[in-house]
Amino acid sequence: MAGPAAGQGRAVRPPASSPRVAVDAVLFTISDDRLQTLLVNIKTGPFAGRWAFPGGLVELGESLDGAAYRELYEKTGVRDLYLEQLFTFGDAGRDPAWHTVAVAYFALVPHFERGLKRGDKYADIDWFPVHDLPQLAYDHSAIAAYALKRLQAKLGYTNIVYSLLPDEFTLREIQAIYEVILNHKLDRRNFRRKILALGLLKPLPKTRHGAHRPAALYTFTQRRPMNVGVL
Amino acid sequence: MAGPAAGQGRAVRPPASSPRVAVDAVLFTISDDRLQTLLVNIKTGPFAGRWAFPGGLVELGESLDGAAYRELYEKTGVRDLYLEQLFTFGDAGRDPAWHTVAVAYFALVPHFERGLKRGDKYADIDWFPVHDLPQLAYDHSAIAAYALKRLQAKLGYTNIVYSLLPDEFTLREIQAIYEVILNHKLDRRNFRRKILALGLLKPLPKTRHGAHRPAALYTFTQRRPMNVGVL
DNA sequence: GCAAAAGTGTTGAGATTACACCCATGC
DNA sequence: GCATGGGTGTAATCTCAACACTTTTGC
Repeated sequence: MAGPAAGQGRAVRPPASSPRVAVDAVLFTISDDRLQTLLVNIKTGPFAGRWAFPGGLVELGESLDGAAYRELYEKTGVRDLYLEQLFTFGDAGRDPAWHTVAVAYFALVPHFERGLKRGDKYADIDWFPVHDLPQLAYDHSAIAAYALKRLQAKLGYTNIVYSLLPDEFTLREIQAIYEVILNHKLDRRNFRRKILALGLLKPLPKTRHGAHRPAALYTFTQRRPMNVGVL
Repeated sequence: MAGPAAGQGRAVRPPASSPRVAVDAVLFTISDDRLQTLLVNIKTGPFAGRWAFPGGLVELGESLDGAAYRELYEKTGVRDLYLEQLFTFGDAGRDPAWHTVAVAYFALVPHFERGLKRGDKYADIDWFPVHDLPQLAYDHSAIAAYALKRLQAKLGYTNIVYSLLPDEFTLREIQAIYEVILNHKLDRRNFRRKILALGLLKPLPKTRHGAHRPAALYTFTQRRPMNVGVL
């Protein structure tokens, strides 16, 4: 990490003649039938005790994407995630300690159990349901709103759902993700037709058994971002 | 990567421990039936003589939008333009002088004659057709491509054309803008029906006279960004 | 056998596309 | 009066949403 105060509370830094640069990442996952995001609890500074998205200063020579990856890897240990630059927030007042331009990212991972490391930078780290977030530090509420909006929009014209799903899944499970994120019900039959028509799913010769008729399992033929008309 | 190399090129700034922040603005206009962008000619440093989008470092305490406005106002004298944050480019190598994170903007103005000020920062300033740009400095070719893509997409689902048009215009003139930017012909009659169905245009009791039958003049009822299904 | 979820098909409304035709003006 | 672009209408096609029915399992 660069400097003594990298990240935590965005504390004091020797005066410079220009704003500094940080990345903040909104990591989404689906868990417990809800859309959740990863938050860290700030240890020191004006926002001590408040929750915020994980982030930190960009080091000299480091790419923005690289910095976002690094931050998330340090916290979660996850390397394989969908990561996309969201928006850059740069108002002078957003960080009381020093004018900090934050390049916000949004990221997606399939749900995983445990593995969160709070490090010594933060007091705590945990998942929170998007529709029931605590009061956030900095302007992170605005970032949260923006990230959710982007996620909802991208579900409609890309195949990024794949990054929220395990290798094998049923059609019902994809649909559940759409419904949770978009926050409204979809017609089972129309959804099925649409998603299959894209040709991105391969049926597996297996089924998932539950309380009733077993459902066919599918897998993605390609796990890379593509623009397709889903909705 | 983090290290020396402060002195050379346009770096007029003492070594710091982190990247610096700049804004670059891609200003589009329609002129001579072509989509054009404003470029400045760089005076000194490793890219001396090359063309680039106008931009500059963000001052401490200044907002990003504010910095972009300021840059464009200094060059063009225009205050009323459509301005939107595009993407942030931050690879370490993009500026050989010092790691510089550039927040790129894209902006739209109706065509205006003259008023460009090169200031003493640049050797020259001029409009260039987007489909015939010179070799650009930094990673500005990537920025140009990204900006064009965004502009083309936004034409389809927003009303931002208004920012490229004067107060009064004919339907043919709007259509011409769409055709030039999207780079393909549209059906005159279908376009007409679609654009009128949006209810954003008000017919004026005037006509524009040319070589043939005069065309009705229209004006926008509202000149602010909105999401609407144009195409 | 029955409840519940999986899987398949159909139909009507509305949007989109591809046109043909008349109208008004300058020359 | 005629060439040229402006203005209006319409039929065929496609897409999308709403819905009914059959199938397969666990209990």
